Amino acid sequence: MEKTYNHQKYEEDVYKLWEKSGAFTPKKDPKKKPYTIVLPPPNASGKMHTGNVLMIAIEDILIRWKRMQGYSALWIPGTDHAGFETQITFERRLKEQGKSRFDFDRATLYKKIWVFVQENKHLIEDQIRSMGASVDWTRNKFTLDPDVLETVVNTFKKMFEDRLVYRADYMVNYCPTCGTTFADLEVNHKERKDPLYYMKYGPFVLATVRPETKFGDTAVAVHPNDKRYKKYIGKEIEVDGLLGKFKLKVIADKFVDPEFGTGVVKVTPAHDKNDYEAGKRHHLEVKPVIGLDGKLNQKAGRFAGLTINEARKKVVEDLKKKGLLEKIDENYVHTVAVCYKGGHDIEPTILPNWFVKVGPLKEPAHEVVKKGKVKIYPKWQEVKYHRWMESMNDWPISRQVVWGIRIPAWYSTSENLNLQITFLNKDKVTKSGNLADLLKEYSLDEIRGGLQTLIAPADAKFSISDKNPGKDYLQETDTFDTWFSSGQWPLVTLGYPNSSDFKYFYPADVLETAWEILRLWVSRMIMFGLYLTGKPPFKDVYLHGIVRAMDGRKMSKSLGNVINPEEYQEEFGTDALRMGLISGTANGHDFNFPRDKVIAYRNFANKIWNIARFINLMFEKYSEETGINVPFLPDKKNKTQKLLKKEDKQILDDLNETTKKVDNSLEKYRFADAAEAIYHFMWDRLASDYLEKTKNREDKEISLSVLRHVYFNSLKLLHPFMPFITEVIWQELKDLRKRPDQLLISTPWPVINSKD
RNA sequence: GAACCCGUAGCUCAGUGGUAGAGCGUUCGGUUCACAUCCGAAAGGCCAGAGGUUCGAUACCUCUCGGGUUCACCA
Repeated sequence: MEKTYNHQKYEEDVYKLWEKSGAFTPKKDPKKKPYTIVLPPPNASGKMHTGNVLMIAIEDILIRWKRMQGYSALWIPGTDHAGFETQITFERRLKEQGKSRFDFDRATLYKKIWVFVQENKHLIEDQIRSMGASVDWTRNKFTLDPDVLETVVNTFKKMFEDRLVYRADYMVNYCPTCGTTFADLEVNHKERKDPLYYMKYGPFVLATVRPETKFGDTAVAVHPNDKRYKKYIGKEIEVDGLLGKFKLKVIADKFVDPEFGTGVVKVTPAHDKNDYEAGKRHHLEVKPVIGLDGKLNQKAGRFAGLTINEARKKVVEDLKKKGLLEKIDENYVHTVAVCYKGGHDIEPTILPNWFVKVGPLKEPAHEVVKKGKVKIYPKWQEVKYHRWMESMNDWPISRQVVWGIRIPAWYSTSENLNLQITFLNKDKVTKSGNLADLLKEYSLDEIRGGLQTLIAPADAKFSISDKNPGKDYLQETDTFDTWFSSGQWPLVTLGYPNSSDFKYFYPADVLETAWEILRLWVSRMIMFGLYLTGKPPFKDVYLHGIVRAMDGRKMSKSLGNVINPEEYQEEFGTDALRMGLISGTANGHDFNFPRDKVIAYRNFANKIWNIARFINLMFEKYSEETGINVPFLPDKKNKTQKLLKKEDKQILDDLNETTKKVDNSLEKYRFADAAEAIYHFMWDRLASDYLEKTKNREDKEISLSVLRHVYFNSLKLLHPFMPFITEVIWQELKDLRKRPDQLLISTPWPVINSKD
């Protein structure tokens, strides 16, 4: 054995050894208990980030521990198509080539992204391997595999039949730059200084930051108790506008804050959430003036075709010219909604959308956690779940993204001549308009072939089917929110509904993930699991904290503080990186990347390596000198037990205590406690204390048998945490073992001796 | 605006109703035949501040200050 442990020399080979041995693939043995974890699928075209490393370390610890304890331990790997994120990445590529997604029909674009993802998928899978993850690759899944699509489509069909899916006009968070809608959860709020314009509006002056939406105003609102304006309530006023005079109703509504601005608000139901709600209360006309391209439409007269920002400038200019602008407050600070991906301004927009009716689904999902049928660790995270379940609204599931699972709804073109279509014609020129008009010039086949997007009115007729129901149909171009499909991940990975895997391994034992996606993902999985199988998809939920950068802030590209885990893997070894990260999980809070601990555990790896060298040396020396084999413990026949000295009994006791401590800590998902226990036992008790004492022992036969016994059992305890080096040593010392052919990964876990 | 979390050795963090621990760092001393990725020793903390509960609080409660995160939002 070399003087220091060189991780780079061994890691890859050891992983192959494990995989080849079949240890990752459990047998469905009815005599054994199953233990199941489903890997939260990382982005198929992405790279491993520090959070992924922590996730894999934790899950690998659990699975190796249970496997050694004799369970049929199954850990299923997989990758996610990550709809929106991947499409954005791909579009960036297109941009480098001077192209954009609008240059392709959706089928072609989908194929291109497919190829792109397939080319990259092995990268993340290789990284999962390099982490030592003992996942069962024979069951590897991708969220766009045919069987996944089948299940997701069937679920949607069932939900539709159960009246849990509906279509409706809805005010969505639309990002004109990204060209898609975002769920409320995906919208960020940013504080910003914007000019507040005070403009003359008939008899009123009112304040707004968005003068460009005035063409969509369909009322003016004041507070019902505002004495200043009481006489106008219910009346019509005449307004001198940029496009001529027009009339508006004055409504009274409590949403108006009389203290703000002048206490008068223009109401634009098509482009503001509050106004939309107010519009519903007062039956106001909804008049959209901004299109999906982020430009003003024909209703804005001569301002049509301008982007929002251009229009704002121009409108303000013209208001000034006409003397309709009273003043501008340049120091107005407010919060604006921006999309979480690119930070672009969100434009609240009315769109027909597919919805999941959440009421009947969330009640049982709330119950199982309340009743403890699903336990959340650490306990204090549970509050977040309950609060979310109480406030969860119906779930908009349509995304205007090509890269995803297309909603299996079909529109008959003969019955829906008012479909709004955008497509590329034979000459690759973009054409859009309503179907009736387009059909005058183009065949349906040409439209279908070049189809980009289709917007069906909320009352359009459709049928739900996994196949094209007839010749004259067009399929919905919206795709599912990725959480709709990944919400069924525990089901699809386990072969729901009829496979033998499903019968044996479902429900999973633990769902382990970052607390960040408790709402987005965990809650949905519980809902789907209960809805489709009547059982929650897992028993325990363990939520780990976010790994922050060394400066204590969240890692982000823009801050330039992102840590690339691969560098640490290379420099200090995967085992050290895993252990270092685990040390940060003690109480489940977020923590800063523990660089010092990674180094400390690299040193620890070297420590246990050198204990092995020492043992090796002592055994060689002993057999050379005496020609006798050191007896194995426990050894009742040979009376070794009776010859044990006090210090021998002490270290055996300590081993027993450490085993207990590791087991108990892991039962409670206290990974850092377990790691620390084994660390201090091996370094302080075994190496610094007991090993030193053996040097002076006369009865080498006894002390060496104890030393070997304790060390080998320590390796077992440590194996789930630091799988590579422990397995390497296990193989290096194979001649000192009873069963030299055995791999550590498949060795039984140390038994706790409870007699003492 | 609301909720939650945090404030413990120089740094990063554990922790407990009975007057504190780890890793790293620092200082001093070590080429003992497993390991300098090591060994031995040492220094270093009125556990943010104030009040309360208690025989006793760093730990429980209240408030203040400081930091973080999430959620919600008014033109």
